[in-house]
Amino acid sequence: MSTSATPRERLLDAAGELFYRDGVNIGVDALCKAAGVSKKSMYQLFRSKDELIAESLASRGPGYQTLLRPGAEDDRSPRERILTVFERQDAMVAEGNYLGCPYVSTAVELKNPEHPGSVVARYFKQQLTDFFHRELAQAGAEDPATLAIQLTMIFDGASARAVVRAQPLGGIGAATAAALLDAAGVRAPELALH
Amino acid sequence: MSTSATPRERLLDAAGELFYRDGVNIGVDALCKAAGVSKKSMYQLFRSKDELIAESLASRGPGYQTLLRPGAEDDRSPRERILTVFERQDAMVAEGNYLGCPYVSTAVELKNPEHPGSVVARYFKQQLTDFFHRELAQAGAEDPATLAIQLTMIFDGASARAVVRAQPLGGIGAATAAALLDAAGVRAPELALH
DNA sequence: CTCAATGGAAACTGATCTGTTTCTAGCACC
DNA sequence: GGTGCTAGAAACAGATCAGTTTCCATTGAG
Repeated sequence: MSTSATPRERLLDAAGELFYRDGVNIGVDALCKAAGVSKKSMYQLFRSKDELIAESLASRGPGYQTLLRPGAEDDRSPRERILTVFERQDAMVAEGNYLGCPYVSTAVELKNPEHPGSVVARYFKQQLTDFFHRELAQAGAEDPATLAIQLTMIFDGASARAVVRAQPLGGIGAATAAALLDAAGVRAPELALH
Repeated sequence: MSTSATPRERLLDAAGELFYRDGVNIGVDALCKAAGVSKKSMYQLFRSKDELIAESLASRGPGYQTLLRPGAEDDRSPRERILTVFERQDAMVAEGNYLGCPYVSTAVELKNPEHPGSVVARYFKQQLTDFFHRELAQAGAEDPATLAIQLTMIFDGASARAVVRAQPLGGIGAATAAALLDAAGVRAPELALH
């Protein structure tokens, strides 16, 4: 299992999980032990711990996004595809062990916006905003750029609430996003009207 | 200056600032040095570093809230009083050196929701929600409880955005809050209608 | 002046931090 | 059987971690 992947993959996996679970201040020793890789190998594969932080965050990006965002084969309306993100976030929180959006958490912990990990975090947060933007443009929203940012903010706000309260969200994220979409005219099909 | 206050006050001040600026992993040595207090005195005044985290967070709570929330003497409408919070947040971000809501940041860094610091964070976040709730109730909002939570989420979402982007918010928080208030019927006075 | 309390400076414990180095076991290739 | 590469184990460096303890200068009360 753990030894089938290359040392690099094992390190990225272990780092992604432990940096998220315990914070970026977890020691390199504990990390290497969890990955079954020696410190020597680690420092041959990565220049520094800071680089490992950034690379592990980047390596988990695609998987995390697939988890949240509906695929291209999901041909529901843009509105429904957007709300899916919030519903999946809600489900992740409900499962427990949710410690916030990994990108926001890492950026908060690193403090320094120029840290390579912060740069990666910024990039992937923008990816989410871009997804919202595409869907909103397709739905014909009036100001998709602003609305996409607002939806990202609601996502991160729900995430912060989950961390602080340590309780399920109860659909409040999706409800807020829906309210904002309604206000912007990206409406649910009103079945009663036709 | 620094030595006029009691050792306890100096410690709480230094801790509040350094825990926020550098994270809760900053060492007790650096903290005591900044406060001009010996470690011996620190451990006589506080049982542990964890307790100091919680107490310093609590001690800065009232001041932080006064900074954000309009006072009782501000007799504008509930809607305007609510939006003031977002405008002041925006101003804090624009000043630079904004590293996110101290309560959310601390909770994120601590990971453990039962840590005394996390308990304090939860309490003060609830205080903000309660303020929104009172204002909304006075404005006659239909579902003030839900709306107050949503506004708090927007606040924390804007905060997360400021951290990740390390750039001014440009009023996006207040705009989102206003949109949500509009949708809920807590409207701005429409001068054109009378 | 004497006495007791306060609190800072700094040594100390033992653990942990990042990063380097040495040694050696395994393994493919010739 | 050799030879050279990979990579884990582990010791090491020098700094820092939380927390305790010793020592001493200051200070206010009697």
